[in-house]
Amino acid sequence: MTAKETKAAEKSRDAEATRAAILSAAQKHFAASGFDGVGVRDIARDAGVNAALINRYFGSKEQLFFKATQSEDHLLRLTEGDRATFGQRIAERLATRPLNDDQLDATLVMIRSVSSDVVGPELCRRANEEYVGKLAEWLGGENADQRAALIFSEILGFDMMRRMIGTAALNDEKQTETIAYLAKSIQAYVDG
Amino acid sequence: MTAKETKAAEKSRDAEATRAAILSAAQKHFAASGFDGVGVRDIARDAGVNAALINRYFGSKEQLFFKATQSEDHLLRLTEGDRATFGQRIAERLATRPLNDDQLDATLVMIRSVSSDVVGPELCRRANEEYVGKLAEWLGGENADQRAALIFSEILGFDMMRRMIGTAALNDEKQTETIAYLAKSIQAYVDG
DNA sequence: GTCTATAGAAAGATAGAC
DNA sequence: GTCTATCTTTCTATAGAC
Repeated sequence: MTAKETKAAEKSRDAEATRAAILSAAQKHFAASGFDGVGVRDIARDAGVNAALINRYFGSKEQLFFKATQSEDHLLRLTEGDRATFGQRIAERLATRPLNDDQLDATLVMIRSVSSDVVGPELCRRANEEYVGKLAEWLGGENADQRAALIFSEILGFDMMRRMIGTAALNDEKQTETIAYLAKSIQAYVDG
Repeated sequence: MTAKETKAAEKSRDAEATRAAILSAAQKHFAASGFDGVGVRDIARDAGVNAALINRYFGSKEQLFFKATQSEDHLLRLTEGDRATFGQRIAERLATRPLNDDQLDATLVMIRSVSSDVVGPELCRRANEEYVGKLAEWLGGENADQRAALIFSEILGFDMMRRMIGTAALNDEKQTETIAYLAKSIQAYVDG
């Protein structure tokens, strides 16, 4: 880890490091608490910078949110592999994600901020256009839009049960069985 | 509709009617905006009563929340019918629920308030013990806890996509096909 | 580039008049 | 039984000193 990546680079008057520290802390807190559940003071404290700098660098809490949550690490990456094992790959990924939600995570961000009056509408637009739409395109065939929507339903629902509600059955020693069930269910939507 | 059920009974100094009006407005607002997303002033205004009466009658916003969200209208009622068509019944129910979320609804309440520091933990306990646990008991067989958790995943995920994210594919003319897909998927978990 | 100080709004809760 | 008035805290955002 370079010096620029530590907290706010030890108050070194490095604008780049300050921006990065704020973004990193924002990703963590927005994923963990949602847009309305965290204050700019919390983010600033965690980044080791002054709260006023958030508005100085990003304009507003809302603009920070959208900067912090635009990720390229999509689950859609998994569509690049073999079609016949898509269900298995995504189920493995979902069931083995770290429970500790202290990093950027599109699923957690979505679930925890979708109810916000401020950022909810844009998050919904993003989910429908950039996720469901693209998955439907990849799926093809009959009722592709419905099947894509149902696949995302399973993804969101599973993540919510496992990481937010903390259902024990999804985090015990029967992980292999759980993955098998989920994989089969998702693969059924892929196959049409 | 009796006089007692109108707003706050026209300021008629009827404690029973006032309580009922607050509870009704609270159910609507907590389902629509979540615990943190609504203020006691909003609820009081909608109930046609003074905001101070909420604490007078219920002690606190938190206590009002739990009074307002303890419902007996469980989805688990659907376990009373034929086991072989459980998936179909629940899929029909989920896909045809009113989009307008202005009434008590355990699913919306859960999704919208699970992230709250105040009521989230109790909601999670309730979900795991009163919902997943009981469904697992009804399911029986191998990996019943896992299968029950996965069924609730589908329920929560579907409701979130359809009513909160507003995915068009789940609300268009292809409702019959959507129900068929979802029913098959849930039934697979029931059958084990 | 970073800080203090503060404006301005909104929240939950309560005391006490009527 | 219901109301007004207010205490206290917390929030985003900004002006201006350093």
